[in-house]
Amino acid sequence: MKIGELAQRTGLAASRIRFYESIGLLKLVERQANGYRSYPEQAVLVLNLITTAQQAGFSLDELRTLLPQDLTQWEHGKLLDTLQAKVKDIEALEQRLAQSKAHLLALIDEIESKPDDIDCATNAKRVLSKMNLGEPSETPKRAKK
Amino acid sequence: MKIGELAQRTGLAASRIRFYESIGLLKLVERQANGYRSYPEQAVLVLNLITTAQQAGFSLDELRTLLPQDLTQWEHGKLLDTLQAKVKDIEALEQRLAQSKAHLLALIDEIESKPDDIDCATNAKRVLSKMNLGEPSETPKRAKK
DNA sequence: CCGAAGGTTAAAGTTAACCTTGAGCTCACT
DNA sequence: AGTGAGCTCAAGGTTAACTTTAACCTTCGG
Repeated sequence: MKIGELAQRTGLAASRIRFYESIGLLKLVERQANGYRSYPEQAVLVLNLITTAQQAGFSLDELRTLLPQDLTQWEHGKLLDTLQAKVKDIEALEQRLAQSKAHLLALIDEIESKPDDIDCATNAKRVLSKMNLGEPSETPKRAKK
Repeated sequence: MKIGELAQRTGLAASRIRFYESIGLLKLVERQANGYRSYPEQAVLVLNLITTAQQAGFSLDELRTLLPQDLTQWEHGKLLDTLQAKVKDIEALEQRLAQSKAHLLALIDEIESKPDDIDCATNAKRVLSKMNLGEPSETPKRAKK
């Protein structure tokens, strides 16, 4: 199939597909006599796999080393390790999110509990002073798009 | 206090603090006679608030509109709305993470269940075909660093 | 045969959130 | 007075993941 169809079937822009090829991420492509790219069915799966993995927090760089040349050549060990590491990453992120959420909820509560009977300035100071009970914990690596 | 001390006390690089000022995010700053920046105590709180909020998924742009001129001038309504919206965002993110995680775990399971007794190529195809049961759901907005 | 739709390329632009660099003050100390 | 740490500014660099642009082919329908 040509790039337009692949783009349609994956929901990706053609430019994005070409970009993936250019960085060596999508190698499942041949050329027709006229220079047009020609993709096998598998390409749909692979692209979907890529976007899915991306959503799971994989960078394209990671994916390139994970999905090497031919995907019939996956190395179980390395792949599994990486997947498991990524699960750990997600769990860490979940932790942080839960924390952030708790933080926000506490903040909301704090603000709501003293609506307007006290003046704003005082209230703002009070709220601020209640913040940051937890350390500003270092910035994590990265996340989604 | 001068920028160096503030940097130390917040754990941020001085360049970052100047950057925040340059984009209008940190306005709590004056100048000494010699041109040096001079920060009040509050600045520590605000910066911590910023990094915390960032971790909760706020972009600097959002924060700029949230923490306007003087922080003793917060508008309760708008602020609360935004905070609550952000909690919703976090919950959505949590959802997505949980999904991603489930996805990965399923994948791991799928791969582990047929380790080496079948050849890699066949196994790869089988695994791929099991992927993407859920749509590649549109890419979300953004997340952390 | 013509025009529109879709393909090709290389190169440059985009966005967020910073960091780095360089050139030049200022301060505290000895 | 000299030295080194710390401050200032403007401007340019970085990274990831794309998109946009421009200039030019190819294919298809009428």
